[in-house]
Amino acid sequence: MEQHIHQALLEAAPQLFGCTITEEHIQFQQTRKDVEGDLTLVVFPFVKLLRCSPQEAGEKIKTWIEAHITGVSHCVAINGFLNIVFTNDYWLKQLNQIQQTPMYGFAEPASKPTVMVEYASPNTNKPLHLGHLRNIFLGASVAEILKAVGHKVVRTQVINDRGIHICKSMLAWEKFSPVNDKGERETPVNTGLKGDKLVGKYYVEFDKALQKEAKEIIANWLSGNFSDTPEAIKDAVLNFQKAKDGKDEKAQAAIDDKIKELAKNQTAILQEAKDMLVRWEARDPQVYLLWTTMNGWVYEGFDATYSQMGVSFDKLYYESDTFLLGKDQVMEGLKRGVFYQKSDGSVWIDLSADGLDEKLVLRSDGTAVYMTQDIGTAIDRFKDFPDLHGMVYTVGNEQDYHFKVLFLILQKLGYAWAKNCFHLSYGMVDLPSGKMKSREGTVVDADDLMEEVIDKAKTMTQERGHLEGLSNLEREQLYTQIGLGGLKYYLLKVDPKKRMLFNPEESIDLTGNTGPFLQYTHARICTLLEKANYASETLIETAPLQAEEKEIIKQLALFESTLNEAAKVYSPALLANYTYELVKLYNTFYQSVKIVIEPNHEVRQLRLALSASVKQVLAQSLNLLGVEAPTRM
RNA sequence: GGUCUCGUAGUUCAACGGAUAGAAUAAGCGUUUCCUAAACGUUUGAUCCAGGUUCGAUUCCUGGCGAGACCA
Repeated sequence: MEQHIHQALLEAAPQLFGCTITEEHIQFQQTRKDVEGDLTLVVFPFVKLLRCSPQEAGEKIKTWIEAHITGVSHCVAINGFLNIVFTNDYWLKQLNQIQQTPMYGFAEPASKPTVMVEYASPNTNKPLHLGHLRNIFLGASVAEILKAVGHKVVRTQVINDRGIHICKSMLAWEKFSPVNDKGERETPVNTGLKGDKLVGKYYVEFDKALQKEAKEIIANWLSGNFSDTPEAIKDAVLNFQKAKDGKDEKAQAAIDDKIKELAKNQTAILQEAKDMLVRWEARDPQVYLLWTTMNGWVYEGFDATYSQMGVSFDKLYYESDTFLLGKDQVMEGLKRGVFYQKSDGSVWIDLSADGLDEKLVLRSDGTAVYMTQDIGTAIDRFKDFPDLHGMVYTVGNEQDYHFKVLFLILQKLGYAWAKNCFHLSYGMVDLPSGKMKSREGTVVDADDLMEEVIDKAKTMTQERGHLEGLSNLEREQLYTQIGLGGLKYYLLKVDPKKRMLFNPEESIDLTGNTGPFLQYTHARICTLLEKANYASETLIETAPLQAEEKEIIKQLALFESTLNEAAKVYSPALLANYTYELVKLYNTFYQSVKIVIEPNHEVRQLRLALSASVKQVLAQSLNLLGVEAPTRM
């Protein structure tokens, strides 16, 4: 309808205004709730054109629309806005249409190009935490949304499975794991620990041992004992010590940190880890076996977590396979003059013309940096999937600069698809106590959190739910649906770009703007329709329509444009807010009228059709958010 | 030091440059002979500061103040 009026106005402009108008003149918006109208045309843009008051301009357009647009009942011009009211017939037709379209609002599957969505880039020595949950729920939801608007989607994750940090947990396990009476060190099987948790534990063990040794070294240094310390380090330490004189507390602490860094580098245990990395890179069989074994434990653990989260992937990338990629492309780009080489042999790109800095893409010793790897990986993916059109990287906003540079480099290397790469940047999740810090033990573990929300859902559901007739298994599933639904909705309803606060208390609330609130409404409609034995049939188009009923149809009609907008800006939050609005309207309606027990057949049929349509759209959008829609609760 | 992001009720979040800045929560009051009260209705409360652009600014620009991130 909006399109229709838009087009009609463009065509009629010469006759109506005496001149042609452009797209920009025609601005539609949703009518405010407290005034009459179904669609609002902003009149201000026409005022200059017509050289008259906003009120006069409004009246003029009003007369024209009322006379020429079918489906419009009448218009009201106030304060520079023209509120257009559609006929009841129009809205009933809309409802009929929604009801008869099974995947209403969705585009034809695979009608748009393939897009790869990357989310979750876990590190194999740290169990998943709250930050990962936001990342993964966000990426998974965006993937679903892109599918819904017609894209083919490849969901992927990159696993950070190599490097010095992996060697740390491997080494700590070899050194510190107790041996049981069967002569085995700790494994997930003999400890009952989840694989990722076990490995994470040894990563922490390594750090403890490192700190301890560093402390001893510093103590030696402070007492003037510099045996075993290289001269250069000794000088550096002494210089730092001198620099502390006369500085304030904060500056002194910063210097102490630098000394600590030096001490850590002198520890035997870190040296051992570095040696192990060298052996790993040389494919030492013993180290390789340990690496594959421990990574295997971690993957089992991650799989369990993903399964609980209800997410999956189509393709996995391992850094151990891709960390050597990109060097060739850099050398190639160097030949073509995209990059330049400094006298020490390192390779750089100068992006100052684009408002950015100079950026290192290959070290002087020929080793790769993250950027090198990401260049290579991106190119590699387009080789893996020849019909790939674009990529979405779901990565935290601390990498904003990195991705800006990456996309620019890919563009300069001549890859046309670079413009279809998007960094889905999301804000950090803070806790009421501040930032999550692993060192201070304030990290919220993903498994623990999910267990907690499911537990809470269980308690609450047992208290007030309608569980009769459900098997134990069905009940457990329901608790999971509610708990996780609440958690997902809580994390997704906020604009992804924004930093958000996670309050453990609120995430499992059941009232207000929450997942369970939406689920509850869905469940209630399900039983309602069941009781009514509802079968959809074409509605009579002249039935009376109450204000509450019309509001719901209006909101239903907005689903498609909301979905498209959510896909365009990669924001599940838009969909979440839309759905919440729909549910609120429906609940108001539900409380104020009779539905199943309505005696008038025509009215009853209309209200049931309305309920069925709300249920359908509600279930669809919950699904897009990764939230399940229980049929009772 | 340079670059980027963000500042909205007590709190957590909304608002293509548009009308009287919306919700939720917390607190009070009210609604079950009737379809699930995890619901509904109702009362109280906010745009960091100073300029500028505009018919109109929470939104855009400049300068402060405050929070965070990245780069050396």
